[in-house]
Amino acid sequence: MRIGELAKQVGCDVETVRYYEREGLIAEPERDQSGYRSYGVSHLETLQFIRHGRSLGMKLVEIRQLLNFRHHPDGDCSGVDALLDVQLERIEEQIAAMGTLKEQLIALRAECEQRQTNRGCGIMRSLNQAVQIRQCPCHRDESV
Amino acid sequence: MRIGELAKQVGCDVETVRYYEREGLIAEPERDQSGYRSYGVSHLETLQFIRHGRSLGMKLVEIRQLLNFRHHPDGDCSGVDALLDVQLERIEEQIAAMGTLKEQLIALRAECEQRQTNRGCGIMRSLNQAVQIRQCPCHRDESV
DNA sequence: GCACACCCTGTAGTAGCTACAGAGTCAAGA
DNA sequence: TCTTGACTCTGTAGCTACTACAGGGTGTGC
Repeated sequence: MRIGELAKQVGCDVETVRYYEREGLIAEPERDQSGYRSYGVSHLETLQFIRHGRSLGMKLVEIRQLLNFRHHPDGDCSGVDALLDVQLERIEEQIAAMGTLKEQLIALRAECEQRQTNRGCGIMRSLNQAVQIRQCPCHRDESV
Repeated sequence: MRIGELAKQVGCDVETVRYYEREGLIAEPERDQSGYRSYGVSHLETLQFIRHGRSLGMKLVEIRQLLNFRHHPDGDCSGVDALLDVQLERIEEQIAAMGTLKEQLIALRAECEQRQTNRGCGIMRSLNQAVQIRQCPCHRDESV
């Protein structure tokens, strides 16, 4: 199959497929007599693997590691498990950080309830201050 | 004050200050006789404003808008309020998306409980499948 | 006079694509 | 047979918000 068909099957862009090839994530395919890339099932599978990982928020370096494990099917899968654990840890950290950010934004938003000029707006006044723990409304509750 | 002092006061890198200048976020400062940038209080305040916004997850385009509002102190601050509301909306969306991702990762992680080869590992087997709603364990509960 | 910290400009790199330009190829219809 | 449109090719530049040099000049304290 040609690159357009492949991209369609996995639901990504043609350019993305070529990008993965350049990055060495998928093997260089054969070319037909016109110089067009010609893909087989194994390419499709690898590409699905990559896109599946990406859909779970994995980075390409991590997917590269997983592909490495995949090339050693008889190896112990503890590396895979560890990689997943790292993903989970990271996403939990991100969720926590975002939660903090949300609280900060809510506190800041509350500084301007009624219509004001930009000069008088509590949000603008707060932003004009340095980020200081326990000083500006959005960073008031932050721990030191 | 010189760039090093300025950067220290707001807690960012010297290169970042120069970057903001290139981007037009802070005004070009005067130069002393050696060609060194010479900053005043207004530069410090603008930089604090920018860093404060960044610490709240705002993008530079958004901060640019806020700086614009700041240049019109007598204007109505509804634009500021709206911008904050967009921030909040965005972060709530992100938190929700991350929550989904976390559930997916947990489901995937559960596919491999005991030690296996890479070939037999439930995680690897799932990743080999296409991302299919209600088909792979991590995307089983996703809505269509 | 020297060492060392600071400053300058300009350029390249990061992540993961996306979006062209400019050219070639293929298949179907008039 | 000619043309049209969809596809493919390579190579390069752009996106975000910095960060990290290289290679050079300047300022200060001892």
